[in-house]
Amino acid sequence: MATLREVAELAAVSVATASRVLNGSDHPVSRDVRESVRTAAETLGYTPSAAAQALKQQRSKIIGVIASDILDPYFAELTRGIEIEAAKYGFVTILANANRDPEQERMKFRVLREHQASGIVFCGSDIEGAPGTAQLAREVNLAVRSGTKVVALAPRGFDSTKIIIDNDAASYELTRYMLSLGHRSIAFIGGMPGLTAVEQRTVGYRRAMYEAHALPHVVGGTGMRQESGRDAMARLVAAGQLPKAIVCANDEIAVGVLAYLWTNGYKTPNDVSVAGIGGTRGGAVFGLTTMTLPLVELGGLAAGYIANASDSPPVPDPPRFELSPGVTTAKATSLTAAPGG
Amino acid sequence: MATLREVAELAAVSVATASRVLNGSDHPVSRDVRESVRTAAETLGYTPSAAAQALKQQRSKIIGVIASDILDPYFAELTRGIEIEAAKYGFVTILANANRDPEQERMKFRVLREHQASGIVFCGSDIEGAPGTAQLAREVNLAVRSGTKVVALAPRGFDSTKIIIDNDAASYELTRYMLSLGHRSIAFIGGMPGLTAVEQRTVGYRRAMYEAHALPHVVGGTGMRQESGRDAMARLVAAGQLPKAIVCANDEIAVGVLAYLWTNGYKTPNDVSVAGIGGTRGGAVFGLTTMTLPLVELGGLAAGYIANASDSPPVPDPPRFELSPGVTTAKATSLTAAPGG
DNA sequence: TTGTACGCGTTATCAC
DNA sequence: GTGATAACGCGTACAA
Repeated sequence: MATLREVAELAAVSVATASRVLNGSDHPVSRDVRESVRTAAETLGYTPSAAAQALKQQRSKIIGVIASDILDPYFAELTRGIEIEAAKYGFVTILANANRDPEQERMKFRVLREHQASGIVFCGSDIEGAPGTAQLAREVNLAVRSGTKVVALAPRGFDSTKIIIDNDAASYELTRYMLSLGHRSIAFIGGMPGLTAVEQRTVGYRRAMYEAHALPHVVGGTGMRQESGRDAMARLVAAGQLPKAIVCANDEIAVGVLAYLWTNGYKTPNDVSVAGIGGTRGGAVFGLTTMTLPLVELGGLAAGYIANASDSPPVPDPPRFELSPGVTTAKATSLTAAPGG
Repeated sequence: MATLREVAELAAVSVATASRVLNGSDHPVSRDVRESVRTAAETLGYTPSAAAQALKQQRSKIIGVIASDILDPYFAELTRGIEIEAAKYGFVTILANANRDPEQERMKFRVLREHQASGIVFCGSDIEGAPGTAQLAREVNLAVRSGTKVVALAPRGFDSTKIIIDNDAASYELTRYMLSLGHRSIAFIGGMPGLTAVEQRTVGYRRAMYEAHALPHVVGGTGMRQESGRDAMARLVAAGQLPKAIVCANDEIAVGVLAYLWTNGYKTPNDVSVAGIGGTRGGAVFGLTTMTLPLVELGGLAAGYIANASDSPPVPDPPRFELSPGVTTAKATSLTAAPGG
């Protein structure tokens, strides 16, 4: 690893001059000196030390990302959005998996701070009641007050900048869509208990059902993964409660539901209509009806806020979502008409 | 951000003593001094500066990860394995997406080096013939010679440490399995042209088919994603070439194949048997038959090698893969028997 | 057992 | 236009 000093020696100039040439300083340097420093750096394969720069400037070009589950496309998209935007500013992202555990989040948060991350992004939402949540909140609040930029891309109980979609409304509108198709028997598969984002989506579903005078049926789950959806369906069927339509808390669950249905001889959308929330790549190939969330943009906004030195207000208007009708949902009448006619 | 100096002042000791207490130095420090330093650090919310530490020790606790596509579960698993193992050593992973572009890989590699990463892991394989591959190789070789630890988790043309599975053998054995089920009409959907890993898997498939005196049919694709599998199937069917069994270059493609089949009225495994390679979470919920690769372990090995100061030989015996029979494959006879009997 | 002092690679402030 | 030089926060000889 060649250092600036070595470059300067080779170019027969001072480190100051070398520094001025090699980083975009506006300090004037003569053409020929500029050139010789450049070639010296080139021949030595000079690479600036980010550590030294960070130490000097009290600010590293690092964005910390705390994801709940990198295997979940939802977080993968978010992470990708952050990374792409960060790269535009010469920033780099440190990725930390927290496995939906507040205690792990706290540890990772601490490590990220040690690395002088310019900002830290929490991708997942709170888990209400989980041990360690309060402790985490206290620590984050402390960090925020001491100047660390913290962004939450999901509902969180601490005092960070928040860039979040309206989970309630997204779920509400999706349920309304199902209702507009003529369905009345619509179940909601809710995934992980305690997840704030899920709670909000449940509320939206309930409200839509209530307004339509339809009976809500919320199926508690054990997770946000594909298996969770499959297992929930298995239980539903075992209990003889197969609904005509299903709204899932996320796309992964929805894919699991589809997997169960298809491998058990059911047809979509003829037998059951299925929809998810997220609009991730996982559901796309199946033509899953879903509420598409601007995940990449969300991540990009967070990264942009952190990378820009501006301490100014970061939040633009609330990110919009959009219904993406697929082939897994259909009008309720299309089925009842068939046997009748 | 409290500094060591501030902690030392509050505890009324020298920075040297404070340092000795706060990092696990084996230098002897008296009990009470130890205690006062600890409490001082606690009250000040002291966080060591990773930048300063890295600068001082010429070695940061950072592992750089260059992934081809973080949205692909294959790389997500790898990344996760790296992160988990790295965390055990107090290391952190900087994630960089390269979008399967050698030019981007080179840029990211450079940035990772600037951050004094202790090691850099390439998750994806080479793309033969892509512009920039040679340039990347040269740069990596230079870095390796200058001491940077570089690990490739897939076949690569540069001189790095390599921890890779035998793609040829994995594909060969999977194809043998298909043959053992009585299939003769087995197609291979190959995904991305030029990807070395895919080439090797193609070779394994061809060898197994050749040995069985069966006619190989390799379908070139346009990518490694689910859509790629779906599109390849569409083309196959449009050409009236629907095979009885399909080996896919990875699980994602296989899921896409399943999606096509199911949404077009075909049954698996009755009409077509489908298998993938990878054993990622994406195929699990569908009961996809696949060659399970130890992706998390692979990542862990890379991280362990880098995190351990040992410059010694890192490579254990070649990582094994394992056939995971699912419900998407069945004996060829079970179908031909039905109409005949 | 504790303290002093130097240097890691860089940027920035001054003087020339 | 250019060059010394002082920090940034930390670890660690070396001294005491």
